[in-house]
Amino acid sequence: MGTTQLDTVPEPKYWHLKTVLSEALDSEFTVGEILPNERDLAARFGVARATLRQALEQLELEGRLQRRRGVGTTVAPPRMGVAVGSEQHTWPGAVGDAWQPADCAAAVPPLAVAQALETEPDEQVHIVRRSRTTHGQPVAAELLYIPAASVPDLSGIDAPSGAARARAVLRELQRLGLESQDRSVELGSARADDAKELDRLPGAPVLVVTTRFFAEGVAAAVSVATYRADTCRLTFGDSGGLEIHHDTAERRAS
Amino acid sequence: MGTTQLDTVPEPKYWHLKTVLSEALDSEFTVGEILPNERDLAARFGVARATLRQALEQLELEGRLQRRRGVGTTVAPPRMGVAVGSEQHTWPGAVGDAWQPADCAAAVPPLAVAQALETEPDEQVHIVRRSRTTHGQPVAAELLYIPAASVPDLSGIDAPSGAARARAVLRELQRLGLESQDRSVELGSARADDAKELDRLPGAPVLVVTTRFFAEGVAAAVSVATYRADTCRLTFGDSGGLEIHHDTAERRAS
DNA sequence: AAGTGGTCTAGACCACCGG
DNA sequence: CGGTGGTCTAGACCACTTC
Repeated sequence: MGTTQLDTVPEPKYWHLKTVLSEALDSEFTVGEILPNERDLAARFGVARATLRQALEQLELEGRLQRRRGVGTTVAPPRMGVAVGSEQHTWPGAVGDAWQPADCAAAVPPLAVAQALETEPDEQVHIVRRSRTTHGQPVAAELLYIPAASVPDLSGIDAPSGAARARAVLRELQRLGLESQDRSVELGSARADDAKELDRLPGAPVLVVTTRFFAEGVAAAVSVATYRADTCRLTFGDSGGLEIHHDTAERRAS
Repeated sequence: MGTTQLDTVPEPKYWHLKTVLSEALDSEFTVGEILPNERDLAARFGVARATLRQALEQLELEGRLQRRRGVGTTVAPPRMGVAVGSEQHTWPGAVGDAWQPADCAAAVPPLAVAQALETEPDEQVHIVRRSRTTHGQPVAAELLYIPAASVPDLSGIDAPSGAARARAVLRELQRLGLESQDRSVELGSARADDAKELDRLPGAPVLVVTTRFFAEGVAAAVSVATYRADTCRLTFGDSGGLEIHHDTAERRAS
């Protein structure tokens, strides 16, 4: 702490640019409107395109802009609240804004997942792929890891993979009666496959929500869900409300 | 989604670089070790420095690296789990890995906060600044907005601001008996003041945790806490465990 | 084909940290 | 002071979408 230098740090150009653009977005643009292209914008502000892009990147990270290759840059709507609380997660496939099973396969999970499940490092588990959409937009892709021991009664299911089997596994899992759960959230970057599903480029920022479900005291499943960080605000607890944006607005001193 | 083209997309250089570096970090480096400088690394891989930097940026975003101007790039330890569950949040200042009140002032909050608190847009509230450290590292900076109505009995406190007043306000708030809470998590970028407190550059990625506390059915306080996204994994619920990294490791097909 | 954003280059200078 | 990462430039080409 100590050195609270009130230095007149030359504010980086891209930082200043971001501020100017942010204010312009508030006052002169409407949601969905397309901005001038990067070359024009850079010229207008008298900076190199790379510098302009640095500002746009930040604004996109904050959910203010949306850029699509070959199309253009548009003003993004406010982030949508996505419920991650226990309610929405009481699977079955359910209705409304919920998860949609896409696929199922048997494979050896990543080491970290195996540890969380307390399975052998080389033990195969069921892996259910699910996706989640809100208001028609893809918001999350999930990998659900389920030890074979959790769903022993998979007879009568002939499909070795596919959505049908995914639903069957989920049905069995639900029958267990899941009790409690562990959850953590961290920043990550989209893998190639997730990126495709989220309609983003690989490396796009995502919020990785890792959940561990317990039944009868033992880990019954682990979910690794990656949410689009640019468009999503994860909400916990009961009400899905709370409309606060962490904007640049400063409090005025009294 | 329809066109699942198994295209042989020419993988971007920086993406491939990131993969190579990531594997090298796993096998040939230890936590805390310093990497060669960017110019050398770029030369070694035969790319421009900007390209190399793009890869490093991603790795830093994923918490694998830590870069500090004037010092160098070091291998980061695994992200630390930071409990955001209800337990740690039962203020008082408490002990151990908790919040430390730093300051208090009266000011008009941002509009969004005023709405969440259901106060008048131009009504002053108490703003308590707190910071949180874990293992000696600063991990979060918080602004706690408390309507005057929530803490009516602030007599006997002569300090108009400062840590002493902050503690007094917190003490009063705690006396209310907070019941429930709303919480949301989203990605943001550090404001200049937060960045200084978190020992990062402005614009650094942060996880913004917004919590609304209720007492007797009405909003009693709103907390906006910004956590370092590079070093923190937010944990919810009871146990603070769960050691899963959303790594690039792919599941092997059965 | 035209226009968009995404990647990449080879330089330059600046701000910061350490000895 | 020398070495580090951070910023910035002016170009080039590529991948994608749309018409």
